Parts: sequence; structure tokens; C-alpha cells
Amino acid sequence: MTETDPATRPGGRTARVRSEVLAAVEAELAEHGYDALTIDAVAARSGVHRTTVYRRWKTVAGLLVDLLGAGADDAWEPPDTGSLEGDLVALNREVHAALTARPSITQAVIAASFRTPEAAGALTTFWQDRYARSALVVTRAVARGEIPAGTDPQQVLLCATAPLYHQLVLLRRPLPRSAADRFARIAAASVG
Amino acid sequence: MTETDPATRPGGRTARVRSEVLAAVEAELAEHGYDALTIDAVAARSGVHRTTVYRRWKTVAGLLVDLLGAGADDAWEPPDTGSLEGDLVALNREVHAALTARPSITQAVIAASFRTPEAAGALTTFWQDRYARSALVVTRAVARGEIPAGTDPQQVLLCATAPLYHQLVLLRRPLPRSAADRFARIAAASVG
DNA sequence: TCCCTAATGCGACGAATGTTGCGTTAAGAT
DNA sequence: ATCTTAACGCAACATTCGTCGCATTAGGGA
Repeated sequence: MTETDPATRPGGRTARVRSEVLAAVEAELAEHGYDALTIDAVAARSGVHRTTVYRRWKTVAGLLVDLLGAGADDAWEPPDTGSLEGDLVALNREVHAALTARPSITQAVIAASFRTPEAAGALTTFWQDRYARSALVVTRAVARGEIPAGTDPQQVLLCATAPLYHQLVLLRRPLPRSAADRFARIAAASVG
Repeated sequence: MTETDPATRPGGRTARVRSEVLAAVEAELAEHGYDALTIDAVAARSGVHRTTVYRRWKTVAGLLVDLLGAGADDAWEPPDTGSLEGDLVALNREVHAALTARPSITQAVIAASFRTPEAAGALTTFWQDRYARSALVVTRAVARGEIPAGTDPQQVLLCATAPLYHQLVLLRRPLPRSAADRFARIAAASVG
């Protein structure tokens, strides 16, 4: 099952083109932001022809989805600090870092998700996976007897991370990391 | 100071055109959703000429911003039920209703805010105003001695409403109204 | 090394999008 | 009732976006 489809050629030039294009996307994102992220601009910067980008990625959203996938860590695991509060604080700091990075790929993909269904699908899949894995911090806390059994993991995680997304993405206002920590503590206390 | 700019003509035909166009926007939004919301489609539906729409509203985002402004209630006040928890529950129900309406103008404007800066500005202004007014429910609770003085209103409000936006807008998953109530209670308890 | 063909490059095309100049209509002041 | 001109209608134009057919390049197996 390790064999690849013989009709495809992922090596050599194809791989080089892909990395060049994705690098161009990131650079363009850093310089001019998501608004100026055009297929033509990416193609021109990468030196790859317009048609090639259109054929392989189809849309701007496709480019961002690929970039998100390339950067995604399949081995990602939620932090394990020994306490629910510590875990949530660490989680929130990851989210905070992802949303305040410049350029923030997450922010760009969120913006793209409002344009094409594929980007929206990719994003919800990504988050669904992340939240499913993160549920571990809650079940561990239950196992430790820290919080009552039957606690809904999704509710705790939403309570912790949602304010960050809302403030930084929708309200578009700055949020210090200390505030991120505070929301994590509130979420932990809400089930304590 | 009640006199209007003599160089402008808000009455008669101009007003009629505006209402026809905004009605077309809402109808188009209800039928085909935000994706299909094109200047041309709106113009064709309203019977107004393309050029007119381009000149007065410039972009799709401009149309939605105007629609948001037309629907905004300047006399809006936060609910006053007598308790912080009751107020927050009522507030969350308003947010929940706005986000689950079909079509949801709020959802459409959020989508538009990721395209053009004007829409983003209009939205942040709108929310800033709403959150500023909503702070009253917290200060009232402080005055009643329900919660300690010095409580940050913004933090409480974020804690209550953010999960709704996150789940319904970004995660794109359904959220029953009972869950909205629950998040309001958590927010109230976090400062109790 | 040679051969097959997937992947890319290239140019041209059509469609959608946005702009401009000018004539026409009607709001509102006199 | 008359006049001025803001707002609108109209058509032509420019630009951007996405697609298609065909030539060229280069992976990777024989």
C-alpha cells in the first residue's frame, strides 16, 4: 500500500513547482495581505505560468488550503501540563500565536472560507480534528477527578478559545496574551 | 442645523431607487445566498441600471453595509430583566436569532467584511456600539451588588457571546438555543 | 539509453467585472 | 411655471478572470 499511483508524478519538477508556488503565496500574503492574493500575482511571483496554477489549484482558496495542509502537523497533540487550567492556558497560547502571526495563514484561510465552499470545508475539517484531539485535556481532567464526569469537552474548549477568535478575527481588535490566559482560567473554573 | 445639504437630493426618485435596490439585495440574499450576490444581479432584479448601483454603492460590500445601516436600530437597548444572568440570556438569544435567521444579514456582512475594508470598518463600528451599550447590563449588576465592582464588562460579554459566533459563524455547526442560554449562565457565574 | 506521457508553457479566446463620457430625467429652489 | 443641476440611463470601452487547444519539457519506467 506504499506504492504510489503510476499515473502521477509527484517528484522532480512537479514538487519544485508546488513549493515555489506555495512560497509565493506566503510571501504575497506577508507583503500585501489576503486582499491582494490573486492567482496572477502568485503565478508572476513564483515564475510559474498562470495556466499551471489554475489547473492544479483552481482557486485562491485552493492555494490556501494546500498551504494549510502543508503546514499542518499530523502528529499534533494537545499540551499535557498536569492540570486542566494549565492545559487550557497552553492551548489558548497556541491559538493566540496562530491568530496574531504575521502573516497569519489561519486568518487568511478563514477569510477564504467565506468565498469558496472548499476552503470552508477544509477549515471545518481541520478544526473538527483539532477540537476532537483537544478533548483529551478534558477527559484527562475527569480521570484525575479534577472535574465531574460527564463534562462536555466541546463546551469547555469553546468557552476557552471562542473569545480569542471573536476578538481577534471578527471584532478585529488586539488581545494581549494575558487576556487569552484569563479566558482559559475562566473556562477551567466554569466546570471546577 | 436641521437643514440638509442643498447639493444633495435624498427625496423622491433617489430614495425610491435606494429602497428598490436594498430590497433586491435582501431578496437575492434569501434566494441564492451571499455567493451569488453580484452587482449585476442586484441591478437586474431591482430594475435599476448597473452604472447607478456601481456609482452609489461601489461594491457588493457597500450594498450590505447600507442594508446593515438601514436595519440598524438606533434606539436599541440591552434587555433589563433584573438579574445579570437573565440579561445575558436575553442578549444571547438576540445574537442567536440574528445568526440563525435565513437569510442572516449579519452572516452576510461578516462574509463581506473579509473582502473589503469598508465592510470590515462598518461591522466593527456596529459591534463596538452594541458592546458599549451592552456594558450597561454589567454595570447595573455591579450597582445591585450582584457582582464585585471593577468587573470588566467586555470580558463578561465576550465570554457570553463569543461561543455563539464561533460555533455558528466560524465552525459552521448548528447550536441549539439551549446551548446559547448555557453559555450566558457560565459567563454570569464566572464573575459571581 | 530510449520512449511514453504527465506536467508545464504559451497564446488566444470568451465571459465577467468595473469604468467613462454623454445624453436624459426629474427633484427642488426660485 | 421655470430653471438649475443632481441623479439616473445608456452604450461603449478597459481590465481582470478563468478556460481551451496545442506545443514543449522532463519524470520515470522499460
